[in-house]
Amino acid sequence: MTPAFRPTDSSPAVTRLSALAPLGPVSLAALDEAQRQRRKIAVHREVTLAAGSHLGLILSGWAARVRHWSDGRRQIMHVLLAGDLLDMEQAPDPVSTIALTPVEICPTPRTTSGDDELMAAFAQSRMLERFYLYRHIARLGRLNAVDRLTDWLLETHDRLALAGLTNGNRFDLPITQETLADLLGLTSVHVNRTLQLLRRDLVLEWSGGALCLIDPEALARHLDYQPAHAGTIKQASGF
Amino acid sequence: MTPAFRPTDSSPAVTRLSALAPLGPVSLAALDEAQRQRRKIAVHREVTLAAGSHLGLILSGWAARVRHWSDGRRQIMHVLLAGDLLDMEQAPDPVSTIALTPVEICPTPRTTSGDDELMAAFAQSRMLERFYLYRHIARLGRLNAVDRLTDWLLETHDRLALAGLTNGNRFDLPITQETLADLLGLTSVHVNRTLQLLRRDLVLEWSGGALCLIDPEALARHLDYQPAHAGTIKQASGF
DNA sequence: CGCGTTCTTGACTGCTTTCAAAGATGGTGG
DNA sequence: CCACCATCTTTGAAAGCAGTCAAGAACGCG
Repeated sequence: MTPAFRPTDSSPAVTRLSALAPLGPVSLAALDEAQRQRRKIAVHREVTLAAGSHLGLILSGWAARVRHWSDGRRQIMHVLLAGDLLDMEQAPDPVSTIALTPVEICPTPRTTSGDDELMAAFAQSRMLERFYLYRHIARLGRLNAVDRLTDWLLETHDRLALAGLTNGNRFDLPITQETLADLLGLTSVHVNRTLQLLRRDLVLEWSGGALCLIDPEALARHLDYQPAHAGTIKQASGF
Repeated sequence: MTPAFRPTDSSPAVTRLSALAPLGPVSLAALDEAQRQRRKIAVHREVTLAAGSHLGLILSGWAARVRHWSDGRRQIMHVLLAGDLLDMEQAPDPVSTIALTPVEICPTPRTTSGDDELMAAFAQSRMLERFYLYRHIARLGRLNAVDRLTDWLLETHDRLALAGLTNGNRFDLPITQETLADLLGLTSVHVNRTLQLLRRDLVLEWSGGALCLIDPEALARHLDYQPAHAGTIKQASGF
């Protein structure tokens, strides 16, 4: 009731987490407190958490989990957007988290252990991430360049919508074609040619960093694409 | 101390979970009890849990999480082996869990909520699954057919080893080339040709359902492959 | 022994990559 | 305000990896 947690209502991260699980004043205040410890990370820099901390929250910007090979090949396995959880587990593979744009992160609220609402939102976030990983595997395994690109754009539109970062069919896509290539398992040359096809066929417009999907419903039909609305994914035991 | 939970020491599922987190008598007894409710699922049938139950444990056999398209294309996103956790969340995509061989499953122990050891093992199992999903994305995105196949075989060997189901560099691979194709985002024809290359170059032998990797270390070096030993993946907060 | 499934093979097509170089774009300093 | 430079985008031609189609061989199970 104090205005303390009102201002952050407009935070994309809070918007997303609220959509995943209804958050009461206590949770919102905890998030508000956590956001005060926000830290900025410059483009191309690695996203890390304070030593000992294993869980972070993306507040703004785009980051990516990237696998790289010794010969210079790269594959982006997952993109992190505002409101996404950042799990910094240690793995044997050469995987790192890189800022694709300037990124703001904060540690997750300390009160988490006692806060069922936030726990629920985080559990939901983890389920969604696994769902996105599954979908990305299907995308890379069986779709051609045109479908891969449009399918990913639909998904990204939906994810940004969860955080309130879309404007109808339009959203900011602040990444290069090269990054898109690393994401979709293609070369930047072929991403470029694919984009030209899609622009020519009036599937999308992309200029000045803003992308517009002209007819998302038709695309979704063609791709068998099902949006993952908030609450679409359910599980009983949340641990 | 009673022999009640001794016999299951030889169960692949228990072997795997014990490798993920040390399990005491209470956890082992709980697993033993759960295994008594084992259920068999025939090949090609969908793997389901009792209504209301959302968590299961694979006891034996091979299962797969499969995405299929309306035109008949299929992509296997993840393979489930003995000791793997089966999360039956509901998702919007047409994803199902199919038995690649006869499969035995059981519900997870009821005592889970109070059993820190089992919780730790399950949390570890979830981390590993995410790690495998990441790696599969990298595989599909950037590796050619030969490397995709060998990389996946190395990983599968390591996973089976966790459950005690390997014999040196040899293990049972009870799936068809068609399934391998659905898994690796290839066609069965090309999987066949790739296997012939690998056999010709003395990379592997595969007959009678048993596969043998001739020089796994050389393969791993060539692929930048890092095995995920038990305990390789760490995270502090396990929720 | 017979039949269905799985494996194998050949020829041809096609999507994507590779290599190389020429434009466009945007930010910076003079 | 413009020149300049780094980055990003666009283009063309040629090569390669994987897909498609079709048919025959081998295998395994009842």
